This record gives sequence, C-alpha cells and structure tokens, in this order.
Amino acid sequence: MTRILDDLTDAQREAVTHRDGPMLVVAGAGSGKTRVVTRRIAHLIDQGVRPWQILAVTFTNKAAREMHDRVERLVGPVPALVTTFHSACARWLRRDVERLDCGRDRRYSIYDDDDQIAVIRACLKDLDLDEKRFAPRGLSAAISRSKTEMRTYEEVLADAHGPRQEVVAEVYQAYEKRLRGANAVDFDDLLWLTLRMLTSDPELLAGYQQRYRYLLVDEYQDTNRVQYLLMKALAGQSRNLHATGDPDQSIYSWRGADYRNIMDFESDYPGTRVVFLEKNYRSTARILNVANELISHNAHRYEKRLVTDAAQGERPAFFCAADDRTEAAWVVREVRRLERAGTPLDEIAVFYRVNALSRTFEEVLIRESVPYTIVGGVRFYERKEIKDVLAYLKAVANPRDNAAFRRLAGAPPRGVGVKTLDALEALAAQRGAGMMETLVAEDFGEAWTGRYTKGLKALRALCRALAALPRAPVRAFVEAVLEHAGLKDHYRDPDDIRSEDRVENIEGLVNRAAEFDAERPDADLAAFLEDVALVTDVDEWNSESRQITLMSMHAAKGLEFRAVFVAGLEEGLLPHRNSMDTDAEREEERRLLYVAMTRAKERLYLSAAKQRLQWGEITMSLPSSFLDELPAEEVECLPGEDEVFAPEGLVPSMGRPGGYYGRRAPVRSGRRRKLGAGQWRRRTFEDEDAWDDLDPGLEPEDEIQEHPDDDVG
DNA sequence: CCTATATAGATTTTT
DNA sequence: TCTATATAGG
Repeated sequence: MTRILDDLTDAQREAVTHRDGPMLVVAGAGSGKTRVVTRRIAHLIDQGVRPWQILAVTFTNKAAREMHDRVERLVGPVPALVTTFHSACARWLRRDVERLDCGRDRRYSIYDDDDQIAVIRACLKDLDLDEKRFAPRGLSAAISRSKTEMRTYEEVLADAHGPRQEVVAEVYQAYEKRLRGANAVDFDDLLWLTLRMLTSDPELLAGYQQRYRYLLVDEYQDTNRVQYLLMKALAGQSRNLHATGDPDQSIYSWRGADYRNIMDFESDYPGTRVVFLEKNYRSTARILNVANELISHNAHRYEKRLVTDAAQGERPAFFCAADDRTEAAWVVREVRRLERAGTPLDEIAVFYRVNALSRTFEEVLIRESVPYTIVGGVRFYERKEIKDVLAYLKAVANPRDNAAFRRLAGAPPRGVGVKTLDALEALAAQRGAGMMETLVAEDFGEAWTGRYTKGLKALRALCRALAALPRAPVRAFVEAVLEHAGLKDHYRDPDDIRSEDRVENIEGLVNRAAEFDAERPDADLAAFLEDVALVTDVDEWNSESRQITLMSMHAAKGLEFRAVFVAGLEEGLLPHRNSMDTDAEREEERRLLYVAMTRAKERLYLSAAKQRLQWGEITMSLPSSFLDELPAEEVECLPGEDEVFAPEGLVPSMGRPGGYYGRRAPVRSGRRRKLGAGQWRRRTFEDEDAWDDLDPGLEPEDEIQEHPDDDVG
C-alpha cells in the first residue's frame, strides 16, 4: 500500500494515482515508465479494483511478463492481466470468432511470415502470375499495409492506380480466400478481425467493456490504426484509458504504427490529464546530452529535453575502423577491458541496424571465446525441423490447415509427392473439407487404384493415429508425434552436418512444451500453438546469463545495459538506404539511433567501418550523417586505424548540422546491381579515390561561415 | 518420387 | 557468403 506510492516523484505519483478517465503519460527514455505502469496496476488493485477488470497491453511478451512479475512483487499473486495486443486478440478470437461471419472457427491457425509468403506464392501460381515480376515479399508487405489501414481488397481495387496495384488487389483477394479456406489468420487479421468482431456486435462489445474497466497501453506511440480503434472501442463510455509512450521512441511506422496516435491523444479523448516524465534515471549526463542533441534535429516532435541528476560520467566514444572485422575486434577488446574493470558481461550489449551485421561479431567473439547471445536473426521457430514438428501440431489442431498438412506429408519423405497431394487437395476441395480430414476419412475406393495409393495409405494410418491421440499434456503429445512420425530418426541423419543441432532444437521444443504444461495446466494444443506463433526471440532472451547480448536496435527498445555499443554508423546502414528518402523516414532512423543510445547507463560506444564485407563483396561506405549531429566536444574520438576516415575526414565536421559530407551523401559511381523491382540505391564506391572527391563543392570552411555560432573547437 | 546440383536472390526493422 | 528454389537425373 504505502509501498506502492513510496519513492515516486510528484509526476510519477500523479500518473500512478490517477483513477478514472483518460490519461496520457509522455515518458522519456529511462524516466521510470515501467515503474509507473506497474505501480498503477498495483495501486488500482490496492484500491479494490478486481485484477481481472484491468487490462494492460504491451507490444512484446517480455515486457508483459516483466510487468506482471513486478506487479506480483507489489501485491502478491494475481491472474495475468498484462498481455500483448496480439495475444489478447488471439484469445478473444479463440472464444468468440464464430460470432463474426468471417469463415473461421475457434480452431483457427495463425500464419506467420513464412506461411504468408507460401500462400502468396500459391496464389500467384493460381493466377498465373510471374513471381519474378511480382515479388511475393512485396505483395505480402502491400497486403499487410492494406490490412493495417483496414482496407478490403475491394477497396484496394477501387483505388488502384495502374496495373501494379490491380495485381495487389487481385492477389489480396486470392490470399484472403485461401486463408479463409484454411481456417487461418495472419498477424494483421488477429487485430482487425477482433476489431470487426467487437464493433459489429454491440452486445459482445458491451460484455468486453464491462469486464475490462481499466485499460493501460504501453508504448502508445507504436500503436497502429487498428490497435488505436480497438482500445477506443474497449474504453467506451468510461474512457478509462491510460496510455504511456514517447513519440521520440516511435520506430515502427513501417509496420503501420502512427505516432500521431499519441500526438493526438488529447484531442481524441477530451479532458485527458497529461503527465510529462522528463527526468531520466538511467544514463549519465554525458550520454543523455549526446542523445538529446541528436534527437533535437527532428522537426516533428513534442518539445522535451530529458534532464538528469546523474554524474557526468565518461564521454561517449566514437571509433572508426578500417573494416568490419577491425570494428568487431575493437568492440571485443573494449568488452574485455570493461569486464576486467568490473562490468559483468550481461550488462554489455552490441546493437546494429540490420541483423546481418551480427555475423562478423559472432566470428570474433567465438575466436576470442567471449560468451554471447544473439537475439533475433534466424528465429527458433523458423528453423526447418521446428517448422516440421509444428506442422504436425497445426494440422491436428486445425484439420483445414492444408499448408501444414502439405509440409507434414513430406517430412520425413514417405513416397507422397506434389502430384499426390494435388489430387488429395482437389478431392478435399470438392468435399469442402481440409486435406487432413479428407485423408483420415478416405476409404480408398476404385478411384485410388493408382500407384500413389501406397504412400498415402501409410500417411493415412499416421494421421489417424495422431488424430486419436490425447492433445494434452502438450509435451506428451509432441513426443508421441515425434515417435509416430519417426522425426527424430529422420533428423539423426549422419549425412547432415547440422543433424546434432536439429535434434537438439527438437528437444528444445519438447522442453518448451513441458514448460507450457507446467505454466498453464488447463490449456490445450491450440493455446500452445498460439504461444509459439506470438513469442519472439526477445521474449526468450534471458538477461541473467553471463554473456554479452547482440541484437538489432529495434529489439533493444525497453532494455537497458551498463555499456552499449552501437555499430555500423554508416550512411546507408543508419540511416538505412531503404529509409532515407523522405524527411519522415530519416527522422525515424534518427529516433532509432536515439533509442539505441538511451539504452546505455554508464558507457556508450559508437563505431563505424569504412568498408565491410557484404554478400561476400567488399563495399565502401561513408560515415553516417547522424554523426555530424552529435556535439563534437562531447564525443571522444578514438584513434582510428584509417587516415582518411578519421580524424581529419570525419571529426572536424562533427557538431555542424549538414557538415562536410552533407545530409545526404552524394551518389557517385556506385556500382549498381540489378535487383529486380525496387531501385537499389547503394552508396558504395569502387575505390579509395571516391573518398577524396566527395562533394568537392562544399569545403569545411564554407560550412563554418554558414554556421558562425557553432563552436567547432 | 527423391536427391544432388545449379542458380538466383538476399539484408531493413517484427507482432 | 548463405539460403531457398528450380531443374535434371536416378
């Protein structure tokens, strides 16, 4: 009780004790936002609100779990009341989706990225469209975009400009038809179908509104249109919506997030109380200074500047390496030094813009035997062997899931090929059923005299056996599947170099099933699959291990470390070449770097490499223009190993916006590769000379005259 | 129907 | 460089 309100600042206390009506907490990085949310939940419970009347929504399971644990530490065991948008929606759909006329029943499957791509390819084939001309990834992105904007394929078709968009609409329609037929939903559907389900059924909505009296949304700046409307619908008349967020940390617009949702909160919810948390309790003054300076270059933002009482600390350091290997070696050397000086390895992290950069670090870390964990990249559930096992689980849970069935049929190979499967699918379609259920029920009359029948019969026996198995506990079911299907033996193949890993991964899945059974004894197979589909690697990441952490800057949000390395500060990487054309894109890239920097508590290191190996090819790069935006005197430039890059090349220009290299690096003689659709602009150079004749019309002196106030030191 | 080899394409970021 | 798919041959 008093404990709940102890050691809070006035602003934090106001945010915590607020009771009814809309409230917006604009919370800067490291300002105690998580503390506010958890204390508020605890406070509400303390005030007599029933725990199940509270719904707190986050974006990752990890954040949800952490919040839940912290609440329990304050008030004792409470039912889970913190979840992600996607899990909450998945659960609600599982309960009530049949009230919405969308062709799905409660056994629905959740399709991940890979499944989506597979469906799109099948659609392209049906429509007789060339994959080369219409990249499945691009189409998938376009469809996803449409769904986050809540546009049906009819609407997309109606507003189509040109044949390309007509194709998008056409594929979108086919895609929907297939998902519907497979009783499947994608990530976007989870949200949108839920919204449609609630808004089309006033009685149902009233029930949800009644149940969830207090709503909290974390990272509100990352909500998209659907999530925004969902919360608005749930908040209803009571408008008990408590949102926390930071527009400066909005880094998901590419996924449909719209930070205007937070900017416009006050006008959306008249009478909103707004609290600003502008005091940072995480970073040293110098780190904060540099981060503040960077983000101040964004034109569109809530003006705020984080302050701190913390000590000055060390200056953030910048290291410019000759190449990526040198950069990695330097990072590892510094990691070692930090460790000797008393920073535990699990308090150190390396961030990068794209996951592909992890490889070089990994090599050096292995060589130097520094323990590490990589978060992201090839995810556990995306591994081939795991997908194989999951295909069995999915097909049993949802007999209409033909994609899962097709996968299972060939893993391990058992004499059933594409032709046979096509025949079976045709038969299933004719009966309006799924392949799994069709096969299980089939008695093989005269129509099946062909040579395909033998393999099919074996498969039928397997499917019948699996369908008859008890589906809980999940662990037992998974093991029975492995046994019946002979999957372990299949992966014990001595010809496969990765055979050991594969068997290990499968055992990992069994362990996970066991954990699931222990955590949720009353849940079933469908719930397990739901978990699996919605859990990402960041969620699994264990901060307690004595290892350094490598992850993308996106994955880093919400975390903190004593020492942080931000690698690859090069134009084209950060800002990324695909996100540097418009001011809005560049601003988001800047926020991304801001997020990365503000993860650091004590030490911040930035680095860049003049050249790096990419696709097995050496490419040259320019320093990130964001480096020019940092206060030069506040950044310690470590002696690089390359004369051109540092110190003369880069350092003198730091601190002057639009410094020597300009805000946009000129494209020169960059070797262009044909990459199909979508122009590939790469800022790369054939040789060293390109360095010297960069933008010769703009000399450092000119810049100084243009910015006489800037103290260049 | 399965396997081995060739080839093209990939790298933004993730629920 | 690595991976996933397309192709041909067994």
